Amino acid sequence: MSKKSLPAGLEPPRTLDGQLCFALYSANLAMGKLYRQLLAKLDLTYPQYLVMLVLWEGDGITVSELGERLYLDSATLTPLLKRLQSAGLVQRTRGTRDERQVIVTLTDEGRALRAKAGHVPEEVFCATGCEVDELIRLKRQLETLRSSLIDGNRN
Amino acid sequence: MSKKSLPAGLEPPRTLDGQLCFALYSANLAMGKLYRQLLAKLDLTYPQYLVMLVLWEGDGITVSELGERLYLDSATLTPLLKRLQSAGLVQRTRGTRDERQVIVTLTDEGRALRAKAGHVPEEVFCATGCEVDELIRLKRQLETLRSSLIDGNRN
DNA sequence: CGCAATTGAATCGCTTGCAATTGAATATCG
DNA sequence: CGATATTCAATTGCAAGCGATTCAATTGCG
Repeated sequence: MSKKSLPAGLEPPRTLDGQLCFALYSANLAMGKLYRQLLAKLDLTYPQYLVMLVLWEGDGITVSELGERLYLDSATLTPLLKRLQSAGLVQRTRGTRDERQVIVTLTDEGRALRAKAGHVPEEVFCATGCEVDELIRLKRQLETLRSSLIDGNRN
Repeated sequence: MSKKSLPAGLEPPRTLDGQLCFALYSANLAMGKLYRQLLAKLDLTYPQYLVMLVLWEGDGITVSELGERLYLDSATLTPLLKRLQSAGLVQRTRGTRDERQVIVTLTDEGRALRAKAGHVPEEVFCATGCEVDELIRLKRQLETLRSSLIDGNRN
């Protein structure tokens, strides 16, 4: 539990534009708007797309497991999964071994959507206007930041 | 309008963990949770805190100007500002020169809150566990990314 | 001037995101 | 075995966030 402090004489910024967090917040909003356009053809929202990404990697997992991957809990996932089910993309079935669990499975339609979504990552990459190396570095930094924030929160 | 393409042989990642966007999304969620704790004492949400930051820099601005600073529109800001008004932190008055505009002003209570919020940036800095240089670089990269995404979207 | 186009804010409907609670199934421990 | 604790998902209530629309005020143009 490292307790960091500011280098002497250095003030953390008190203005909007000085804050990392606002850059993070507003970049995320901008990313959300881009995805909204790209995913409109697929009738998916960005969080729904994330769920599909996880399921395409391997379905038949529980709501909890989905939540661990996405850092979301059942209050967010349950309604979202119901919407994906209404759209005919996933199936939700109670587990047989443990009846508390709900197993999420792809339908044929859900599996088929994968092909249609194949072009999305490249379109996003183009919109970033960044070099691959830069994006990889940025990704790693954000993952490190995420870890620190989650650990620190778990005081 | 530079049309970028991938270096030959390099595929954009199709898995969740490979994607920058998810790192951005999940880091932003983690940041939101941290702020929720820090701001609970002040009875502010993070977007409300952002609005207050802008107003502390200089109040008496319109809803549109607030939106330009924060990349938000009136559909988000109007209800948020009404809540800040209910909390006694801001005042909303129709402009005299142009009756379409709504001018947002701090109340004495709103101005007083600034002192209570003074420790927030340092607490956030500590929670990041990062060096100052690193945060500054990260901030700049996110701002560049934000610009590209917004420009690209405005096609 | 007078009317169409534009602009600023508000409103509506929908989807997140989360703290807090609930209810049911399972695990644990005496 | 049986009571208690824990765990999983669902539910509730609230605050964003945004596309689309609406309404009034203003601008612009003939």
